[in-house]
Amino acid sequence: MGRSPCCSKEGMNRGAWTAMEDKILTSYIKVHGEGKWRNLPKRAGLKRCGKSCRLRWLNYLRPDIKRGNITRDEEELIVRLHKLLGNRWSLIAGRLPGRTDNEIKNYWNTTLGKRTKTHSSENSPSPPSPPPPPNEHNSSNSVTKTQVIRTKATKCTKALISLIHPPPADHDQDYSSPSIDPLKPQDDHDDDHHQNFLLYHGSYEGQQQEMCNYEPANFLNAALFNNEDAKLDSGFDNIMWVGHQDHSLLQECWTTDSCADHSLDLGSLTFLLDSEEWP
DNA sequence: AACTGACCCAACCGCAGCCCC
DNA sequence: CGGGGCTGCGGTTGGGTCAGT
Repeated sequence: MGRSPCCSKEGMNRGAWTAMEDKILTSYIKVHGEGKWRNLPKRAGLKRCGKSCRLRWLNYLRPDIKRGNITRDEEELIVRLHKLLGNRWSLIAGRLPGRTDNEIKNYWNTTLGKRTKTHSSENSPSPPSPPPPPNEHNSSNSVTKTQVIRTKATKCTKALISLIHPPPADHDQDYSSPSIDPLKPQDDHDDDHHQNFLLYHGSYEGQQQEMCNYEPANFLNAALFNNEDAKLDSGFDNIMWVGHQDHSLLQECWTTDSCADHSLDLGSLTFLLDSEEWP
């Protein structure tokens, strides 16, 4: 029944790694590189499951692992990223050079989680409500409910023709380039509505454009959507961000389970962490 | 000194997504 | 297109350590 185990457990070492095993694994990876974890133990002569080797390397043996206590800055960043991303430890770890997802997860579970819990119970009489299920991200709620964002990038599925912003004069301009400020509102006259952003997937030369409605959290979520990948996936020429001030034209267009969130660069989005919009 | 409970963290487990055949 | 294998991720566990009694 069920899945076969990743490797035979018979004759395998388990539990804590010995110094000798560490040495063997390290020198093997130095010569052959990472990957092919399944075959690695056999090739390296280790009586360990491939998964175990991978974990040991990633969480402990890698040369770029930072040892020592989590600094105050790191701690602050973890808290903020956790607010933003939830328990996406690998993503959080990606923003903390030298720290592993396991380390951050442990740190959260043992230290920060408790602290946060304590603070929240001090600040509010009712216990914290669980995060909403992923699909509760509908526009009707999203404007008011800013919670942990979905980190799986999502794709617009409904298309509408929009004439909100005129096509740029230069059709060859690359709107995915950093020279375009994604946060700069296109019309600065209506400050009341600048908390929302539009994502266009589309070609200015084409008839079809797609839009998504973003509150800041959703905006960041959308930013996880790697431009190059999105271009490939969607077949559209350009993906750009614009400010938007006409809610009536916004159309709910989120779906789930599409696109990838790799190549994430949260660094360019750190301004959001300081935004008053975050809960 | 011995015991006990709390805490920490490395390691394990199961699941899901991706990729290849 | 479907199935199987591989990899990565997040939740959980268990053993070691430390502080309190």
